[in-house]
Amino acid sequence: MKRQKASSLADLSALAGVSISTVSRALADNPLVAIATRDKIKQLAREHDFQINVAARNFRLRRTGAVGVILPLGHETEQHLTDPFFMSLIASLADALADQGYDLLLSRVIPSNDTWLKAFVESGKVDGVIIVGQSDQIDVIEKVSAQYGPLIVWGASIPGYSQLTVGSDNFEGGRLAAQHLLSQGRKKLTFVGNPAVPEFEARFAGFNLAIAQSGAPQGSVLPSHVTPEASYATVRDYLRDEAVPDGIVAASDVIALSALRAIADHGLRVPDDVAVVGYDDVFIAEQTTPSLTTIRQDVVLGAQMMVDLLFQRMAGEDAASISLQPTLVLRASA
Amino acid sequence: MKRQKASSLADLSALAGVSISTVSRALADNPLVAIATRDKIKQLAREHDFQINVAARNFRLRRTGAVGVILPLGHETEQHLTDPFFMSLIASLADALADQGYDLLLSRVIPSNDTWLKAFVESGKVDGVIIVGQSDQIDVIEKVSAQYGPLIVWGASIPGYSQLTVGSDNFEGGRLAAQHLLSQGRKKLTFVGNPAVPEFEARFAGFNLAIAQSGAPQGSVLPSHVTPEASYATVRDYLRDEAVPDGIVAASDVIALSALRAIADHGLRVPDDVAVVGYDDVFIAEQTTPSLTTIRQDVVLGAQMMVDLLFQRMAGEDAASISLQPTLVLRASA
DNA sequence: AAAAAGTTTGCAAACGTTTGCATTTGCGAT
DNA sequence: ATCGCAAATGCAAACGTTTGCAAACTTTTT
Repeated sequence: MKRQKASSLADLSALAGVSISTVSRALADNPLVAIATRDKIKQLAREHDFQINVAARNFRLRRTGAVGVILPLGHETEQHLTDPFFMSLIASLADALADQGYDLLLSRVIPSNDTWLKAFVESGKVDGVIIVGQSDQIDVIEKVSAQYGPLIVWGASIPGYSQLTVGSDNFEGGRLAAQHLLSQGRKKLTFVGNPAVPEFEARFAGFNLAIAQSGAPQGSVLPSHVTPEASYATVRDYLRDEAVPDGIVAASDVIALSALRAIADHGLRVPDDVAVVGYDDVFIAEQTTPSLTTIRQDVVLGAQMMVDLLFQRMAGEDAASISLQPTLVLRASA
Repeated sequence: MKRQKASSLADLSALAGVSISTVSRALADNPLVAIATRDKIKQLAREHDFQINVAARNFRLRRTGAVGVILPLGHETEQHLTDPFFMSLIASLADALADQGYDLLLSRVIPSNDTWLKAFVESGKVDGVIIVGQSDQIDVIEKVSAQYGPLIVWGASIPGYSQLTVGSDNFEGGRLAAQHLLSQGRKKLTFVGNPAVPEFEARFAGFNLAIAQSGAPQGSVLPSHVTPEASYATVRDYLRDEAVPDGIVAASDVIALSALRAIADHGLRVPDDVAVVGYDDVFIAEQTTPSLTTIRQDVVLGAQMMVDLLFQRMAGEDAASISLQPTLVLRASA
């Protein structure tokens, strides 16, 4: 008896002496075909280790079985994809999608014009899109989002924008961070990060509110890129040229890490002279010296929520943006 | 005049008053169709912003337009994908593949049996596979590699194995690291990392050779997981229970980072009491306190090589494994 | 014993391309 | 005018599935 590999339903149907339709239905466990026939065909499929042609099936079913995950590198051409926070978010997305039997198509985009997203969703390569970080592309996203349902964004939910987002409550996170510093008697706070990034803007707003409520003097903002090198240089120069704050809220852990180093290099001690609070709680946060007090975002939960929302949208259902509660993780830096 | 979206060649052919074949050829700039017709059709395609159905095309051409990138999480179920080294490798792979017009299908695998790779390559979802890190799956990879050409592995090239690999010369890297420590007068070296991982095994062998050549006492090995938490605990316990070495070669920067912290927590100074050399040169290596002397692997070049090799194999050509020269990056920790 | 109802199977179309081959068209040479 | 040849276009098959509908077979009901 032959044990050749069967590479199509037609092969199998010949072997089984039934029609292609019957084979197709049998493998799908369709009750329309007699249970005996089903078993026989499935057995045959195993013996000839048949693997269905996924491309053909997806083509016929007008789906792709893949979800596109896009990282727009608007503000930062270089480093974004290596930001540990986004990386672990992607890792969790990969898992959550795999659970649903979907593939993850990874795409790094350096936006050069306004059509990159439109082109991507219309390319027909994916059944849905997850955008990781709004970067400076929030308007482009908004426009496409208006006509393309299965599109979920990790980032900030902003009044006036209808794009479906999942993200931590950035305002609350910023508030928590500043409040913690203030509660320790810090008076002169600086927020380090570029407020042009929607998520950072919200964190900064929360930061400001906490200060206003406490009656402390107004905080200052130090715009900074998110790369380690750039943010290090920014903080270094700031410490050299400006009045030194006694508390820093960094827009991300990577920035906080650079701040720690810049402060140390400037001859000051953390947290004695300057306290630092980060944002994200990436895996290195507890590895720094001193270890980093930070605002934690739950990536696993976040990824799960995004995937859930995406599948709702893919099924044509409606869905609403989700805001996750960030939490303060106390370590040594503040 | 209508400006409806044309969603198939048939739509366009109706608009242009020519056959589908002609449209197909025109869009492919096939010289078989008159230049005037070509221009007219392309103009029409633009006006009705036609996007070809990639799934249909790929199906017809019996390709997928995607390359699978797999991270086998054999030794480490948890953390692997967030190792910054692998992350930046993936980022570079995404870029290199995009340059070739290919998509990157990301897949995290926790090997439960021996068939995961076979199933993946036979699923027909990708035109080629890149495996990032051999983990403990080198034999599984070897077996599939024997019958499936377009398969490239980031990892160690090991005698007796024919799988096509790209990687830094791990032996040389390990040698460089140990040699550097010895040249600074260090006498008692420890290698931290699990030698069961093929790449680490080679690094350890190089480490041993350097010691043997210098006539120093034999080095010791401290097997460790690659996650920050696990490696921190391993080094901490080691320092407490064993004679403290004056030089450490870590199998990866993440391990080195943990070692730095464990050493500091143990009340010793780096590099005065213990010098530490890492491996990878990930982005945090220059952010640690003290900054990390490490063995650099060029991820951008590595990714490019892997993609080049993969496309050679996909074209049916032969190709040989590539070994990249690692370099010593001098910073403060050794 | 025939009709009705239910169960199982098969036929054929469709999804949107690409491409070998046949057909038509245009044009210069006879 | 006719033929021949090259250039341009069209026809139709094929890729491997899924699925509506019709057909065949089986069982139950009258």
